[in-house]
Amino acid sequence: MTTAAPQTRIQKRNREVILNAALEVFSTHGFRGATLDQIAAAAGLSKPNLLYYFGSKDAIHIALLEGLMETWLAPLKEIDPKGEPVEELVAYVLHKLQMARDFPRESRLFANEIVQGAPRIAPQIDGLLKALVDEKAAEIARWVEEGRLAPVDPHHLIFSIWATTQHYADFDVQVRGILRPKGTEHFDAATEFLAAFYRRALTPA
Amino acid sequence: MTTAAPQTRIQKRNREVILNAALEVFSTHGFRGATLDQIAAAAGLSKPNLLYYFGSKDAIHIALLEGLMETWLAPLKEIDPKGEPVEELVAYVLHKLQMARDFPRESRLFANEIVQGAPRIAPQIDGLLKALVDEKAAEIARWVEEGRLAPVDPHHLIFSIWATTQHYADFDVQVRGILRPKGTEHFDAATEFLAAFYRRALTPA
DNA sequence: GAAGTGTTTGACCAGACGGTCAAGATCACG
DNA sequence: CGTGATCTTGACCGTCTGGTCAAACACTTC
Repeated sequence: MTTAAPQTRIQKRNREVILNAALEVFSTHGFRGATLDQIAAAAGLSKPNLLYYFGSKDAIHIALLEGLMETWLAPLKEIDPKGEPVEELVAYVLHKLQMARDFPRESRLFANEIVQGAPRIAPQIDGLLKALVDEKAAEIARWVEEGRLAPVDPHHLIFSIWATTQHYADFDVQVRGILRPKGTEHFDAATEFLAAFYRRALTPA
Repeated sequence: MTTAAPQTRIQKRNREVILNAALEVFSTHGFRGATLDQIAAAAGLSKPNLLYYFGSKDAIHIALLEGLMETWLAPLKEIDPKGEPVEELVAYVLHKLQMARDFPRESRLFANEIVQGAPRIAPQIDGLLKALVDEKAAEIARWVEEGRLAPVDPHHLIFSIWATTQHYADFDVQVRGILRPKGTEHFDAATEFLAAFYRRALTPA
């Protein structure tokens, strides 16, 4: 799959610079909308130099997605089946919301890819992602059976959490167009809203 | 703005055919990813013929977005400030979910546009959309004041409804990769989940 | 400081893409 | 059925874009 880790310090530095520039460009224009010239300019390198480090436009995109997938799913793994159900889930919601605020580019990169049918990461979704989600869904189902959580479909619960939190990154312009915040203050209101909302909906009767 | 309505029956038919084909192509590839050749092929017309009806690729895209915006927002207008708060909102959620199932292309078209910064419809968001949302948010706020709805931030409530419902259209491949439904059965579970979820979260204590 | 490896780039290419144009086909209507 | 307006298309154009290549440059090691 991925080629062996970069060896020289120059390689390491430039690969990082390129991936960062590519994240910026891909996330705002989509794969097809991004050009190598844009990425090269953002990275401060020449186009042929880009292609010296990554063989093709595709290779950059794939490297980005693969490198980010794990980071992106990490919070889900941290849900502790031994913890208090409602608080574990609310904490997960808030963690995801924080990521939407702090890493909107990463969120939009995935959004772009998935909206267009995930042509490049479908395998990862059907494999790694499905396995992890199914596992966590089973843990949540157990909580429901034990009566420690309001009765909910675990899969759809997870989808709703992804949707409500990533919305603030993916649909940022729309949210901003409506709320007109100066900076990221609206994330405070979102935090409060989502915490209260999920706590109400998940606390067993 | 838009040129006068089509006159001849051929014009009417072909404009419709083109917009339908363009919806298909733009929604799956994004603006930049779509080509006039693809749209022409999908419409069963030659490329120059496309450009006879719509002067440019941009014109097709804009015509689509403008034509769809109203349909897309219609359900929000139907929330009746004189109705029963919780049921009005739950009905809105289910209506939006139904649209995600029946018109996923329209949803993805907007998603594509907004994720990439809404370069072509920012004005509409800042104008028409903001006005309507603010109006409806005020009505919801009134319900909260009257104690007929659990205390929630109306704007963020609306965002959450958009997010949770459109998720099933925009992130369709991801949902399908995880749930592996044969057709659209999973929308039944989603309906049940969202109805119960919003009812629990919105019913005043 | 020579030699070999790793890095950078200007010039270039082939294909794709949005758009034009002039000529031909078809339609509406008196 | 003739004639003007509407509709359709093959051929073509300029630009953009992903990618190549050979030559130049830099860095490390002995």
